[in-house]
Amino acid sequence: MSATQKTSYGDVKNAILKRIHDTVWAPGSLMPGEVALSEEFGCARATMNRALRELASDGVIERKRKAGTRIKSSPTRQAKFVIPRIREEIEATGFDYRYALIERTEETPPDWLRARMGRKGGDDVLHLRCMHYAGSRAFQYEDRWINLASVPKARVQAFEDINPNEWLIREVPFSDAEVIFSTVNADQMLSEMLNVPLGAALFTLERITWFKAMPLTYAKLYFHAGYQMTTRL
Amino acid sequence: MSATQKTSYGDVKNAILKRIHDTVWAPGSLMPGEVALSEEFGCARATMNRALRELASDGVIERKRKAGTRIKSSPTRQAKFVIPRIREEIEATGFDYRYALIERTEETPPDWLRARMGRKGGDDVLHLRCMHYAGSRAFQYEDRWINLASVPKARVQAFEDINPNEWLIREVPFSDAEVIFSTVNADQMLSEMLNVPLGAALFTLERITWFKAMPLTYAKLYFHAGYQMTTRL
DNA sequence: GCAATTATTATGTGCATACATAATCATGGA
DNA sequence: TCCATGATTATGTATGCACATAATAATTGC
Repeated sequence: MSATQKTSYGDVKNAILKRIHDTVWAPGSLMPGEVALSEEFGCARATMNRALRELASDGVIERKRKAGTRIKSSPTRQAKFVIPRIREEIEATGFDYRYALIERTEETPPDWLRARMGRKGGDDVLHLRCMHYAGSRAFQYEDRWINLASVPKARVQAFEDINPNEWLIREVPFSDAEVIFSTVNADQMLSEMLNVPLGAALFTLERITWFKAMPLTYAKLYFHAGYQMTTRL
Repeated sequence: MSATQKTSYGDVKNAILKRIHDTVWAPGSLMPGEVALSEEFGCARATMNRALRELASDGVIERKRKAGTRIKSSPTRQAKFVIPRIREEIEATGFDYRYALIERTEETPPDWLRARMGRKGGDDVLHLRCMHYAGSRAFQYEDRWINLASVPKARVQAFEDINPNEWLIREVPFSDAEVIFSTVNADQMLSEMLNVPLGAALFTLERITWFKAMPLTYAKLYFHAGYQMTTRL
């Protein structure tokens, strides 16, 4: 049997990417229409349409009715970061993942937390402090608050054998989440927990999760010194 | 005229998202096949296919031939960060953007840079040090190296009135880029440049850019203290 | 000459059909 | 019992056709 019977939308995508790459079509310039291209490549317009549609959603080209399709001059600088679950992230490096609960208390939420979670009421929250280790090395310190009004099941969960994130993912569906990356200098507690010098620059990730406008949980994660996030565009 | 004549793939997507949201189909469970769904929703299989295909690429569901389509139990936590150009980022906050070149030298690349850019040759590089201000406040310090072998035009560019990034975007097409986020404690130079205490935790962004395996430029950006990146999933 | 209207055109979407492909399931023989 | 083989089936892709929609170009009326 012959290798490729028909021109697939994937082939078309690659061919077009190559042309852009080779500046056969200059950035910002208009490229031929769907009909012309489908004739040239020997495929149906639907096939060409799919190829171009995907290229557009990849941010490589820009399409407008009647106006036509043009090569993007400055591609959308959109970095996609995968935020892996910590167990997978650690085990992927070959280390054993270990989790330890440090403290578990029920509290009335402090003002800053109420502000962060956008909630008026004085609902009780479950406050968890925990550590995540990669082998014998401290990897991450986690400060976690869970809204007991929206996640009552958490009240009877010890969180000694399962980390809050894994438990929440399994038990509670969420609809929206906000993620904030920032940095902080290690204070006394963090420096002891993460075994880093006092004042070391640490990566932090805050995450607030809702289900239909109902705040579920707020987490602030402090990574070990030297942690970095990488991505390609 | 009636509002919606036919069920569009967008309507189907929303309806299905709602079902997942309302846990009509539990996470991890199998949902009906394309044919059944298209009958239920009153559309062609092609339409249903497109809806499901897009939901899959959004990371909401997982599809496998013969095995069927199932709701992802742990949705791909993919955060998309837009990396805006600094001028736009600053002007969006209402401040004036100001750029200043500190130093411009031609050098032979240090070893670490050669390693980073994955290049053997002893090609000369243009080394630029510059500052970006938001109004009167220091916003970002930039350490930039440009490979003169691949970007010879940079040799005759003063970079006094235009910042390296804007110039490069306009003049040089690129194919790939790698982005690394990390943190660093402010040293003497950074503390003076960014007007922050010595040792302050700073956000840094490194970026390496290629055109067809040919390294173009390496940049390390140091943000002012308190800088943070936010996104929603 | 200028503004409002109409024609044209490129992309956007929907549909029915056909065949391809990858997993799974059922079957039969050693 | 177990493994190889083929049947089954859900998704994947290609195609031709029709009509919708938005934006531009051409035309008309004043």
